[in-house]
Amino acid sequence: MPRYNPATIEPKWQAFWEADNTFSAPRLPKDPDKKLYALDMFPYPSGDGLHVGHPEGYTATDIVCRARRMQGYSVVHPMGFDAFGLPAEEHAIKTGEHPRVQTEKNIATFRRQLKMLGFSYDWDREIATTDVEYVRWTQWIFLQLFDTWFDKEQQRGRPIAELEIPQDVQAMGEDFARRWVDERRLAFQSSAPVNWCPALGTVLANEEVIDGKSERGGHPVERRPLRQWMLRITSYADRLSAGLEKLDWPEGVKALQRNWIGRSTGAEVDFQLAGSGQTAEGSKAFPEKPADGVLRVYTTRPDTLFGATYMVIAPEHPYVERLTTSDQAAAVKAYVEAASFKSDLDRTELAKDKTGVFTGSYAINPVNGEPIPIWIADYVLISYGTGAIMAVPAHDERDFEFAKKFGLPIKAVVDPGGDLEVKKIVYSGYKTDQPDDGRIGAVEYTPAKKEETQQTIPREAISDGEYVFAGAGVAINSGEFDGTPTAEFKTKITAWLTQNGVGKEAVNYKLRDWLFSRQRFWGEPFPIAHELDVDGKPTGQIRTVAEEDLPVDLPHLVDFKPHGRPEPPLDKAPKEWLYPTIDGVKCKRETNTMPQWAGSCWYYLRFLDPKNSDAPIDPDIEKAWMPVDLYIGGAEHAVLHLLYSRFWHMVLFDRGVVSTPEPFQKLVNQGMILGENGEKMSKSRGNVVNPDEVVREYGADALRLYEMFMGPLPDSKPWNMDGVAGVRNFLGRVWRLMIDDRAEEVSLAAEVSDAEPTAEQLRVTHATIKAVTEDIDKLSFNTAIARMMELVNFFTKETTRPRECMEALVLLVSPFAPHLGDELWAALGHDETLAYEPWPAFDEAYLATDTVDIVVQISGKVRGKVSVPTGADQATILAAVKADPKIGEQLAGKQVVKEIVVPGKLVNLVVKG
RNA sequence: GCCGGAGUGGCGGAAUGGCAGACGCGGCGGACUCAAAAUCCGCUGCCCGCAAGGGCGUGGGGGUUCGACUCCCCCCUCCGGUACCA
Repeated sequence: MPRYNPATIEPKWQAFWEADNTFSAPRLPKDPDKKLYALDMFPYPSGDGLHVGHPEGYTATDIVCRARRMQGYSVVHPMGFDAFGLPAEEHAIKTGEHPRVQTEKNIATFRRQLKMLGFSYDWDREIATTDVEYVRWTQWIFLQLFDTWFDKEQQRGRPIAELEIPQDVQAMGEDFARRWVDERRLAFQSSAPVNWCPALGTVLANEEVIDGKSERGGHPVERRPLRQWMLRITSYADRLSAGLEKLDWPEGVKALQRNWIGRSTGAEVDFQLAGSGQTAEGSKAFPEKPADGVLRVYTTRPDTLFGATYMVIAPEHPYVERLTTSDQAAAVKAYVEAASFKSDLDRTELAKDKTGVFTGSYAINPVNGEPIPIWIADYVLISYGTGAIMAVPAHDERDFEFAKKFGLPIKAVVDPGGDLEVKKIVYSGYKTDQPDDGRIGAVEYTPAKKEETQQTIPREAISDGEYVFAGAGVAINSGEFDGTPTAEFKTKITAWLTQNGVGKEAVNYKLRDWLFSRQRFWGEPFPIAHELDVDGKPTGQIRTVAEEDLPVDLPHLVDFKPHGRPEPPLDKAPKEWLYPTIDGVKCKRETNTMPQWAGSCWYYLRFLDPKNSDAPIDPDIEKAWMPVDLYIGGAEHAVLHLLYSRFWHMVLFDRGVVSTPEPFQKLVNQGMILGENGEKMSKSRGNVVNPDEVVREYGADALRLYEMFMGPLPDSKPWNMDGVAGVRNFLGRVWRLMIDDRAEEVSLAAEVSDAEPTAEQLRVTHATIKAVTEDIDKLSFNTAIARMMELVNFFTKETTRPRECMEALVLLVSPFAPHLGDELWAALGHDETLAYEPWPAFDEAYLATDTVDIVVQISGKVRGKVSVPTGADQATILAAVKADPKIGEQLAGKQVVKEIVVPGKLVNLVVKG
């Protein structure tokens, strides 16, 4: 085998590694301080097989793992499959074949393809989320969620057993108390409106709905009230937000999560309804729930209370009916009905044009006793804050637009301050929490017309109701508070509201509770059953399946078809499955299933202890390996998966199952690999690259190396088959450096010798070791490969290639091209795989040269170079520069006014004339 | 609109205050060969020039600096996310 031939080398070493268990990870790290848990986002095994995007991140983690093993680390590097999900079920609907059959076929394909690429996974740890034993522990974790309530004071989840039931609740009877407890669980039932997608026959999480359409398939989604399982992720909003600080994650992903959680601070304020009798006077405590006859709003700008000229409630607000006067009844009824038919899509599309209707009622502004009208409008969302707002049209763009349209009064209460003129006009400025950045006149305005980009606005235009000013300034028209800066005013008015019992500081989140049930077959069944009475009617009492009876496996079903109604397919399950007896009571099982996210919420834990039949994970193992040190995957999981799994992890932390507050210490997003035409790869565009074909044509090492050489890991970059040929050629050059490619058998090239390396050979070799080692630490694989190419180019020209240097090169290349690495290592006479061979060390002493070239600039332009001894001081360097005839020529007739000397690098002579 | 990322040769990219374009692709030329393939060697940002050499050049405009792809301010374009969240 004279030529470099990956087709024979690669399968040989893959078989060896497998038989040898080369990459089997120890139960516990040998040295607790030298452990690496490197995790890939496990794939969904689709019917299309592996995409070339998959091996990008997988190769990156594999390189780090292989290098770290050689550096003496204990490494866990697992792989598995996120195998529940819609496509397998849709296939089942079409063919009648059980989704498990199709899923297992797909997994087999993925496994073959992954093995073909030579990743150093510990395959003994392979799991699929659909494995019955895995489902068992997913259900077990659900039971933990069900058994946990959130203690707000302590900001942590605690067992239900530690939840004290108040006397007055107990007095209401057992049934009431049980319901009271159920309402406090982290896993609870709710019949709030949900996103029902008729085409998919299921409800979707808010996160799965994009612009009113399903994320998968783009089908229309409508709102419908349905009984659903919810997870109380909002309880953890603060911790999910705060926890981001300490994580080594891309700033973009952190920002995305923060934005998704959407924490804002402001105040809740009670507005007394006009004519309801009481006034806002008198100091009392601010009640947890608004008193009767009180409309409660949430605002981030309590400092603009004096400018509230009307109020708006959402069409779904419970006060709609009571506030509507008889002469407004018809108009309100029509408006509310119209709003209820609007899908989210309609609301989004119509967002530009404000609509609304007057209720006929008024509320009293607590700060000045003025009555203001209450309107209904769908620009106020029932799901955020209190579902009601105070409108301050002078200082909020949406209120402004609404006020303009319906002729409501606009009253300025914030003076932009400083100059009358503004430097810069921008078109919005809701960021009312942001203080002025201090630049004089650089204040954000919102002009009524949007054509101009640069404009000067007289300050009076604000009070004229001509412009919106949503920034921070100084209070005006606010009684005793006039002249108070916005930030200070917020604090003062909040204190005033608290004192008078009409308001208090409040925090709100955009994050909603997680809708956790799906009307699907191919998902984890809930370990839950509903108690039935003698007539077979549900009593409303929930029974959990005992831990020892887990898992609740899916029944066999012949008919997988959804029926267009929201009842889940499992309703058609055999009676023996559907109606179990729990604690001697006849029950009906929960027939919803968990969403696909469930399995991926904790797989990183199971990888560490995949065969444990007593617990999801052994605590000693968990403590030794967690957290995940390096997590690489696509940016598409920036919010959903990464937020959900952090939430579960925090609950498991509170319940003592895990010991780290966060699961993933370092996160890296790989960029997208585009087609050769620079567009996203897709079947319809016909630009999909098949990894099987690339491996057949060029080999797995070439595919790996190419994907790492394309550019920085996080960047998107287009595929180029010529580039694959290029790295394939590089691998051939490495081969020929050491192997006589004209011999019949694999034998070393004549140039390889046991001779001592020359000083230059040592310098080049050690410079490469240093650069490659550092580049791997930085995940800068493209530059590491470039440095190895330089080394190969250098030694190709050398007629003597010392073994010492060749071995270093083989070890450096091996994490990138592991098959070639082991093959050459064997050719160099070693009996064992290089997988645990010590990583080459570099010696700074070899890097030094006797002389160094100093760049000479004249007035910043490069005009020449001089050679000086390494370590020469400034004076020596300057002397050498001035002695240089070419430089002297350039300086003739000119006066040097400044001399800049950077030792070892550069001299800049600044001249005059 | 808001948040995040990015704009460098024909192409992918390198350089994060000190020689812009490492490395690779593509292109051009050469060696080997009867020839081709394979391999090896050299050249390759643009403009002027026979050459020596000179000028220009990192999306645009301004600034800081002896010196800016790199730092600061403003603007443009592209990609991703998100959007009546009060």
